[in-house]
Amino acid sequence: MNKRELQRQQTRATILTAADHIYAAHGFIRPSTQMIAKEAGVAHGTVFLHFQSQEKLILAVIEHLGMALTAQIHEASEPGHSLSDILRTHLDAIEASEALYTHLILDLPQLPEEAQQTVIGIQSVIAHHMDQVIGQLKKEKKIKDLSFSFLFTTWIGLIHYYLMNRRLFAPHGSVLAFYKDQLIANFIKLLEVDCK
Amino acid sequence: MNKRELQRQQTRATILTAADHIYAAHGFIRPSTQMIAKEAGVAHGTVFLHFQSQEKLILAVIEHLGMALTAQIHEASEPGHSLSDILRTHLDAIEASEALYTHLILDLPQLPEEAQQTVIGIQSVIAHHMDQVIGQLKKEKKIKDLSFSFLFTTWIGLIHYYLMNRRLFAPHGSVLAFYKDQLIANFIKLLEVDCK
DNA sequence: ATAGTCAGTGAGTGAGGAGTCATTATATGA
DNA sequence: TCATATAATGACTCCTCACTCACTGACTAT
Repeated sequence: MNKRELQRQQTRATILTAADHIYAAHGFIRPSTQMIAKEAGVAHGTVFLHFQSQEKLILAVIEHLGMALTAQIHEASEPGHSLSDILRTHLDAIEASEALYTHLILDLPQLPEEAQQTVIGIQSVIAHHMDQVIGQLKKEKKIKDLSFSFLFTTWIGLIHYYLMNRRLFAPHGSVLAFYKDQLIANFIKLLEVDCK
Repeated sequence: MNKRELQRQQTRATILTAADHIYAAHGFIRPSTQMIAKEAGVAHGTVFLHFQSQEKLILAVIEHLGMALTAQIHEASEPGHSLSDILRTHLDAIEASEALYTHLILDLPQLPEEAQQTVIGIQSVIAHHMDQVIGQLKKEKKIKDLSFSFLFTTWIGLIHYYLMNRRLFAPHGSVLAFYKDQLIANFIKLLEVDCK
């Protein structure tokens, strides 16, 4: 490994991290490549030396987020987990990149096709794990007989709603850190068949 | 009423309608004032003759949407409505401006403070009606004992999720037209206390 | 030691967008 | 009828931004 090559890869990583921070703070659309160069402490041109275009840079950041999330979810998933465990794993993973994930969801329609594929990939992973447990609980008649896709979209919709309104729900700090337990408990209560 | 004044108001209305169409199709952020002028069939400068700035124009369009939605919800609301009636009224109102409403939700963080107030206003109206009926059903022990705010955010989250992914759920046409009945039925089933 | 290579630089370019203003065309009021 | 007022115009200005390229200087291979 060259000293030169090492330096090169280090600079690339610096830019990627800077972009990560900037996009997490301001979303993917507003920030300019100038701003990212400044944050990374490199010349404007250097950004384009490492990433062909702004679009490619954005996609690299999103790809990186996707990998981090799916890895974390897989890692924390063990057979025999309860529904509560699965939901908590999901929220823990998102919480670790809460700001960036939220902007990904919000800016998605304005981002290139590849970004949408990444989001679909992330959701497939969590959907798979949820489906396993929910299928079992349905057989045991412990939760309501509603289609999995409806239950899944209800859960994702709820989480995304909290994330999108994070400034409203938790002006300082993480919404999920604040509401995680409550969200999981309430959602499970909603699914349960309860005869008093 | 002057002929001149009439013409003036007509031009203003033309621009507002054009902006409505353009924003519904492309969101509030991307389209240029040039594009709206072209759609309205007026000169670029004319837009600024009627609206001080792009921001004021956007706010006027959003204000107009807010009025339309709240008016429609109030109009269709009668005392003695069932939960299903309330939810349907809500979805009917949104469906009438589905594309514009969806972009309002998506672009909200990038829009001025006033826009957020408008959205809060709309949601207050529907929340008020829902709260009436749900409070009653809770007393009758017909639905689960969960906080109203949780049930409300679950409902809004679900609807917004479908709207935000409308291209996925219903590539051509309205998501709500397609899924309205199913969404209402499933959501009510979720709330119900069902003892078999 | 030295020629060659290449990561990094930053002023420069062209595209596009918001908002302005001198000018034009038309309606109004005396 | 004619002077005045004003709705409308669109070329123009100023600005920001993504991306380029001639150049620099540190590193490498001989």
